[in-house]
Formats: sequence, C-alpha cells, structure tokens
Amino acid sequence: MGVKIKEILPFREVELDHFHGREIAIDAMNTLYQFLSTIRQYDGTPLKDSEGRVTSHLSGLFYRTSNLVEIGIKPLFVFDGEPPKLKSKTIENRRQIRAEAEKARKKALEKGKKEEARKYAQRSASLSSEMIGQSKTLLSAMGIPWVQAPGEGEAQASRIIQNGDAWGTGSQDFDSLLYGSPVLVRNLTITGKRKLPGKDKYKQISPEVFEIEKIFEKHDIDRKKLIAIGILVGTDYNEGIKGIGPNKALKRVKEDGDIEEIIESADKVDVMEVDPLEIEKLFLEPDVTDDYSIKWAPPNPEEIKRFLCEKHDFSESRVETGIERLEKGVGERAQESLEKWT
DNA sequence: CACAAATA
DNA sequence: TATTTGTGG
Repeated sequence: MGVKIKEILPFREVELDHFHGREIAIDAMNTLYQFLSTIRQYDGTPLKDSEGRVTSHLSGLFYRTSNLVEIGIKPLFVFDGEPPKLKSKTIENRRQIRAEAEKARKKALEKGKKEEARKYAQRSASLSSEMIGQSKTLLSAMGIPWVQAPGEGEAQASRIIQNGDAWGTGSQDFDSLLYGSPVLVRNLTITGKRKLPGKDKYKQISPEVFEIEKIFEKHDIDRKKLIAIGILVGTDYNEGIKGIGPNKALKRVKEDGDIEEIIESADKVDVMEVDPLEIEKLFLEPDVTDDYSIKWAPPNPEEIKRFLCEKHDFSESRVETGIERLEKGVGERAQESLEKWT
C-alpha cells in the first residue's frame, strides 16, 4: 500500500488537460490492480471473456489509456521486476489477507450477501503473471511504451523522471516521492467520480499534483528526512513504529534529522524490526536501470481488434472508438513536435 | 473504472 | 447539456 504520509503533503488539484503534452510514467502494477479490484459486477465477479479469463484489467487499461492519449497526454507504463528481499514480509502478509478475503467472499456469496461478497472480492484480487503479460501485449499494440523495471516499478519510474525522459510519475501511492521523483500525479482518471467508502454517495475526484520541492519547502526538510518520515510511519519494507503517524514523524525528523541521526538520538527507534539504514538505502539507491527506450507509436488497429475483440470478446464498436481516440492522440503529438520548431 | 443509452 | 443508470467481458 505504500507509505501513508498524505496528510502532511501539500498538493494541488488540477484538470486533466493540465497534463497536455506531458509524459507520465505510470506505475503499471498499481493501476492494473486498481482496475482488477474495482471493475466488477454487483456480486464481485470480474469481467471475463467466453473462456472464463478475467479481462477487467484489459478493459480499464484500454479505455483509460485511450482517453489520456486523446487529450494529448503521453503515458508510459512501468512494470515491477524483482522486489527487494526486505519486502518479503509485506508480500506474505498481503498474500494472507487475500487468501482470507477469498474465503470470506465465498461464504458471503453462499449466504446471498452480494454486496459483502463484492467487498471481499476486491480485497482478494491479485494480478497473475498472465495478466501482466496480456497488459504488455495490449500496450504494445496501442503504441504505448512500457518499461520493465529490474526492481520496484516506482523506483524505475522515478529514475525516468530524474533522467528527464518524462515529466512525472503516476500512482496512487507516494513511494515515488521517496525514490526521488520531482512530481507525482494521483487520480489520473477519466470520470472524476468515485464512490465514497461505505455510503452510496459520490464525490468529485480530480487529479492531484504533488511536487517534491513544495513538500521540502513547506516543512523545511530534504529527501533523506522525507524518507525518515516514511520509515517511522512504515513502508513496504518495514512496519513502522506504533503510535507514530505522519505528524509525529515529521516532528521527530525536524528535531533529530534523517534516519541515521534519529537512531543516534536513541529512544524508541530500537523497536524497529529491520535495520533502518538498509531501508533508507533501498530508497536512495534502488535497483534501477538506464537501459530503456521510450517511444510512442501509432496504434495497430488490427492487432488491437484481434487481441481484444477476437480473443477476449470485447465489443468491436467500443474498441473502434478507443482506437479513434488513440489515433487522435497521434495527431496531438505531431502538433506538439511541430510547435517546438516555431 | 469506463461506456453508452436513457432521462431530466 | 448534464447527470443517472445499467452493463461491459
């Protein structure tokens, strides 16, 4: 779930077309997981093709990306590689939560409690390697670049931004800020409406832009101190310290400094289950590569239709409008590169 | 979540 | 045109 530090991070809400002409390195796993868990029917059943293969992730990926491209955004997707060893505990925890949710889902369904079944279905959702492969195939047919990270996708995405090859990272999680991404975009969605947890109320959702410099400025901290805040409240690599949320962590960091200085100032931190300096290093020097290429291309309509319509039973007319949007985006990009020379 | 038809 | 509702695969 990433680091829970939202409440101390300044951000601004913008319109979707604020990102016109900008390249955004999207955390593929984060996005696909969201599609897989939310694109479901009332009882929690995901979308499936006639052979019973789940297609929720493909639906979300295709339609949303088409829309982003149409309005002139240049998305690229970054896929996770091997997680650091320190993440294994978190991975095992998540696996267990999913397994238990799956049991609860079946139970709720037997009792005819569809809404409850849906809740557990969302919680039990997990991406298979097949789904990831399908997503890469689809993106390639759409002319959308994707990058295979050696390690964490968010770390690789951040590296791409730091290299100047894209404008910002796209994810619901804040980890990329700790990995050094100067800009993070959340809620990069089309509809702008989301169901509030629990009630049947809907609230307007807008894209949010987080700028690392604004965060540093507001709290008078630096990247190492931001990482220290993360370590204190908990990351994918450690549980954090009980009773310390973002506000207390910020206070501590302002008093003591980065994680090394916090350790030296003793008290409390010794309850940490792993070496905090090791975690800091995972954020400061993550496993990333500069061996990637990012190129947007026109979509291949035949390939897209063969894959989505013939293989996975998508509606031909819907897919065609998606393709038209992608083609409109090609025009946007041509316009953009033309303007650079004027 | 996003699409598209129905409805206001 | 803007919002709601049922469906997509």
